[in-house]
Amino acid sequence: MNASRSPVRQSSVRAHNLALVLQTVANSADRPSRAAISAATGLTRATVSALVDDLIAGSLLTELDPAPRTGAGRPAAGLALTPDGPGGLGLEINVDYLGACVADLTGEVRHRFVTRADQRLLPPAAALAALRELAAQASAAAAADGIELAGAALAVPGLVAPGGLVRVAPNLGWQDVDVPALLGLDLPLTVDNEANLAALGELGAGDGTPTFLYVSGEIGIGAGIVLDGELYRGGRGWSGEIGHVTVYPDGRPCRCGADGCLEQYAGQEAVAADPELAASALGIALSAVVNLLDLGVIVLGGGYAPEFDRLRDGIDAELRRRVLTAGLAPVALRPATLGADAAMRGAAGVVIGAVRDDPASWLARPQAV
Amino acid sequence: MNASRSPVRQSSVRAHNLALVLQTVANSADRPSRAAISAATGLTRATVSALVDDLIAGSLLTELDPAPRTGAGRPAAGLALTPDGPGGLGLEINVDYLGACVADLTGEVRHRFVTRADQRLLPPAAALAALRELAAQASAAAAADGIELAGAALAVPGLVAPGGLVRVAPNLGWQDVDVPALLGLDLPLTVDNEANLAALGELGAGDGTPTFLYVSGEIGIGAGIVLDGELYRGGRGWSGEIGHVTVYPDGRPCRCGADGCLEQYAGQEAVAADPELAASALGIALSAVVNLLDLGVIVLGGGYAPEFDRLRDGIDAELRRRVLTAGLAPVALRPATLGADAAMRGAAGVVIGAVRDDPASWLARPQAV
DNA sequence: GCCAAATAATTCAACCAATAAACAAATCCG
DNA sequence: CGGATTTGTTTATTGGTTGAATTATTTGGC
Repeated sequence: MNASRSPVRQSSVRAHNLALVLQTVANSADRPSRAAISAATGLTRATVSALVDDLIAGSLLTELDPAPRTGAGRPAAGLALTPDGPGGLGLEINVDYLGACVADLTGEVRHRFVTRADQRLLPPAAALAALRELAAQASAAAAADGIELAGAALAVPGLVAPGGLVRVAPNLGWQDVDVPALLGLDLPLTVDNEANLAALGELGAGDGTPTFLYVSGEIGIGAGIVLDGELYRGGRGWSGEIGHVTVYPDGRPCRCGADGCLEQYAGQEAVAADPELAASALGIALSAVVNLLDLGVIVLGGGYAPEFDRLRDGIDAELRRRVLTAGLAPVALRPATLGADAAMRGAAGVVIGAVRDDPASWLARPQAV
Repeated sequence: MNASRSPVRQSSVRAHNLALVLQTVANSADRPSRAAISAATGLTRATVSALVDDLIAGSLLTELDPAPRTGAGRPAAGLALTPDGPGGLGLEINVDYLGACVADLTGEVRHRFVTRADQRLLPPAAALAALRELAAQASAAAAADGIELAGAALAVPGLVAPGGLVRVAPNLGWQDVDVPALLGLDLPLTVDNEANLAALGELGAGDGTPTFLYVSGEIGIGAGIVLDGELYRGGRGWSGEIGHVTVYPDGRPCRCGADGCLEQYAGQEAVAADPELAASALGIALSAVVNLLDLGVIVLGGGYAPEFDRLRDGIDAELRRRVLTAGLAPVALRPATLGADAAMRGAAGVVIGAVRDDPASWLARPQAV
């Protein structure tokens, strides 16, 4: 029992059950009927009917032709998420890349706008103005499709504090940038670390594994920790800084001030220069992660994905040697399935995920006339 | 919204609100009145009254003299957890130590039984038989106090699989021991890692910090990760194996088969032999933890607690140098407040914590005539 | 071609739990 | 002593789920 510190009233029951029904549809491979939902959730058919009516009226679900079925009986009405309901705006700002995309409730990316340009040459305000331009294009495209944007999320390669303040983004040269104010969108905006959002993108696109470590190897190295389908953000929101885990205590000096950080052995140039060293260093750092967090699946993304075959064996050797539980349960290594868009797609996914997790709030939103 | 995969009905509402009221009383420094609970939770006074009646009838709460108050108005009735309600049996088996204790609902340790003997000389069945003896003494003492035991929890220095199977306990020499079967208690039994339960013990005894890393330095080194008042058990239940985090990749061979594990530099003998080396190695490994999990508080327990003053500066130096966010938010080091009993007390705490988290299930338990 | 069986979805009375508002109880203060 | 004040309880109402009965729509047997 999760005794969170808020009272529960009947309306919370309805809110919970609305979410339960919506998620059941979302996680279902086929198009479930009301009866199937009833069986899957344990709610009665009467209740499911009432909830589904609300979700259809709020254009979160639609009735479709039923999934083919054999045998007698009245045919079911198939239910599915609407592509015409709310959508999410995913944004990304990176060293040489600016992007915006729109995903609909089903998770499909409907529009995608990307600009390649070196953001390090621009002051934050200018970079964010350019991003606002992309966001406006994406919003217009969404509106043309009849998609109402429920919010936006932005991926940045840096440390983000509550309220969307970017404390440090070393590779952009940013420090203490108030992103929501400078971006000035008229949508609720979430700002999060690039690796975190990429991990969530991978969660949505992957094979359903709910618990894994996503490692993103760009110029810096970041990681997103996904536990049971949810992102672990750490005590203060700055988890996953695997790039600065010490691999060789007296090794190469790092620009962070310490010596022997993983980033110096498995960053983009290091991988190109010496893949074997990179793999071994990565393996040592990943062993520490697994010993501490006991994650059974590690997904290599960003710049690591194309190098996967070159890195795999070296990493694996260290894992087998250094992970205490390696004999009891193996650790699986996988390349990421999404490419450069992972973080942007994850960002859009966060927005629609929020609607799917709490449809009641969305249905009760103050409606624009 | 936590859309867990189960339906919610009205009775769940009541269950949740019962827990909410009970926890409000438990977390309150004074003895709150019904009206104070109403104000704290947002439930109406009428609802709180009804819930409190149930909790009093089930002897989880008692009415006491009110906390002194000034001003007009009918005096309040103070509410507090009953010391005569359900209790928890905490058990511990360790290398040279066997223990059992009884904690009442308030968290107070009412009885404590300890045997010092080297368990490595005994086969698991014999050790567990001795523990059963202690458990029986503790149960008898609890019954004499009118405490009904809600369950038992056992701390073991090893890796525990679901169902209470101890896969490996290297320092006991155990492998694949079916503890619940061999122990044969007539209570629901939870088996968990010693460091995990010690971390929870520290959570209950400490200053209220809800998120921290507990490091237990015995012959082996274990850690418990506490996030927001809950234990993080990892993907498969084997988190916190900090003792086998690599500190020096080509360093001293460890009995686990790898080289340069923390345990070889900061285990009990190593601390005694070279405290500076131990502190530095510990600092390197803890930096990795903080970079990965962003924990702001680290509690040093077990054998580290008495050595705290000797270790502190060395650890701190590495943390300041190697933690990426050290400049943004400091990492606090603290000695544990509980001594050798931490795990046993944590175990008892787990049992009463379960009752406090879900009083409805306890109230609806099948009553022994 | 029609009727029985089967499955899907809806309707309706009953029930459970929280709410709001009125009421009763017990104290303080002028 | 009486009004103000705060606590706790009582009562009618509301919201939401349940369970049973009902309606709807198909397949398959005769």
